[in-house]
Formats: sequence, C-alpha cells, structure tokens
Amino acid sequence: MTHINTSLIARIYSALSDPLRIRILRLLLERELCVCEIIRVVKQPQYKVSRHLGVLKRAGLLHDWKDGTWAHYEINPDLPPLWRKALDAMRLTWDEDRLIQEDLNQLRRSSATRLPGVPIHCKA
Amino acid sequence: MTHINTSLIARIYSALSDPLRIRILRLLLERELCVCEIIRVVKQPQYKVSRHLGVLKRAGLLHDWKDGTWAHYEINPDLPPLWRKALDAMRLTWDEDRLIQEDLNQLRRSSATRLPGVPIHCKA
DNA sequence: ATATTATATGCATCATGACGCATATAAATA
DNA sequence: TATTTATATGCGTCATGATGCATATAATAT
Repeated sequence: MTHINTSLIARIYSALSDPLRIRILRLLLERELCVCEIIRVVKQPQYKVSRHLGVLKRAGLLHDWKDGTWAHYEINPDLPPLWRKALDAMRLTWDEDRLIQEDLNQLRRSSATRLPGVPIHCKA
Repeated sequence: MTHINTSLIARIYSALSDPLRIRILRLLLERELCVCEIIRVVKQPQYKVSRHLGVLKRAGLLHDWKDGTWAHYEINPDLPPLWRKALDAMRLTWDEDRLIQEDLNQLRRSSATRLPGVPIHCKA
C-alpha cells in the first residue's frame, strides 16, 4: 500500500467479500498460521485456501514467509494503525457468527496438541 | 439482516468494494441526503449513483424514503451497534483519502446554500 | 534417486458485477 | 394536459472473480 485512495480501499473490501476469506483472516487475527493448519481448521480443499490466501496477501492484508516446505501467513505487521483498528472493530462483528466460533474452537484444539514452532502435518 | 453468518458478512464487504460506493457511504455518514445532492457532490451520472445506492441498500447498510419526487437515503438506523462502530472505525481510514476530503468539502459548500428541509435541485 | 508432503498456479467454465444507453415511472410545474 | 424534474431499471456488453481439476515446484524423508 503506497498512497491511500478509494480504489485501494475498495480493493481491500473486495478481498473481504468472501466467506472463506473472512474465516481465514479471523484465524490469522488469533496468531500466525501455516497453510496446512488453516486447511485443517476450515476443512476446505488446499487449492482453495491457497488461492484465498493469495487474494488477502495481494490486498496488502497479509504477510508470508517460507520455512522449508511450510508457508506461514500472518496479519501484515506493516498495516497502518488505523486499518489495524478498523480490522479489530470488524472482528467484533464477525465473532457473533457461529461458524467463526467453531473455527476458533477448532483452532484452539489444534493449538493444544501443537509442538512449539512446529506446525501440524496435514497428512498424519 | 436476520441472523449473522459469514455469507451476509461477505455480502456487506462486497457492497463496500467499489470506490464510488465508499464515497457515497462516507457522505451519508455526515447526514441524510437526497439522491440529487449526492449526484451534485460526486459528479457522476444519475444512473450510476442510483444503482450504487441500491447495492448499499440491499446489503442492509442504508434506509430510504420518498418525499414527493425526491428519494432520501440515510445510514440504516437499525444497523447493529457493533456494525455501526465498525463503520466508524473504517471511516477513519477513508478520511485519509484526498477524494473523500474533496467530497466532504463539496458537501459542506452544498449544505451552506441549502434551505432547511428542502434539497437542492439538480437542474437550476 | 524416488517417493512423499506442502504449496502454488494454469486453464476452462460459470457466476457475478459494472457500465452506458435508453426508457419507464411518477411527482411537480407550466 | 403537456412538460419538466427526480429517480429507478431492463438490457447487452465487457471485466472480474470463484471453482475444480490437474499439474508444477520445491523441500523432506526413505
């Protein structure tokens, strides 16, 4: 995000205009996650999750890095503070949704069995 | 908006994913406006403004009523408080945009010459 | 070296959405 | 009644975006 303009702004909301992307973004508001963890939580095909992560990233909302075969995603730490605050305000509205709550519960269960720093394997 | 679910949420962001709709919504966050006033401020064709208002309305963000030939729009007063707060947080990010500021200045100029309760005619 | 695991993406298809023009509707005014 | 003003919308076109399948890439493990 260079300079703010209504096109950029609209582009960000466009990135939010998909149910699965909202779910993924909500999970990443909890903590950084690797792709296979997201797949396990939302129970959706790999190509779908990967594509949607790409959309969120290109909108400037996410930052990613590689660690071996694993791709990690997190909320873009360089998000302007006002945007980060807006995201937090939006989060409160998302959290009233049942599916979002189920995802969060699933994530917590997943986190409980997680070795520190080591993501959980998809096929295991 | 009956019961919140991720599809509904995504639909709302979809309504925000257009530059002109952001501009229009921002104006309506200032005060209720009739269509011809919005057209004057944003300087866009009538059919475009009307269509975009319809999208925002169908997403549940706006409420409208007729007063003779004039159609008035306002932020939906029945918006859940959390959504209204989120909207206010988003507003702060929009206000950094130059075009938004120009629109607001234009609206203030327009308001200055406005007779109380009577919208300004488009052709005059 | 081969097989496995994790992730990204090209491609065809289908759905959604924006635009511009024209026109419909309806209230106000001459 | 005829005209003007304000607003909404049907339609064709073009662009964008989601989906599924298959495959490419690259690191790991056997």
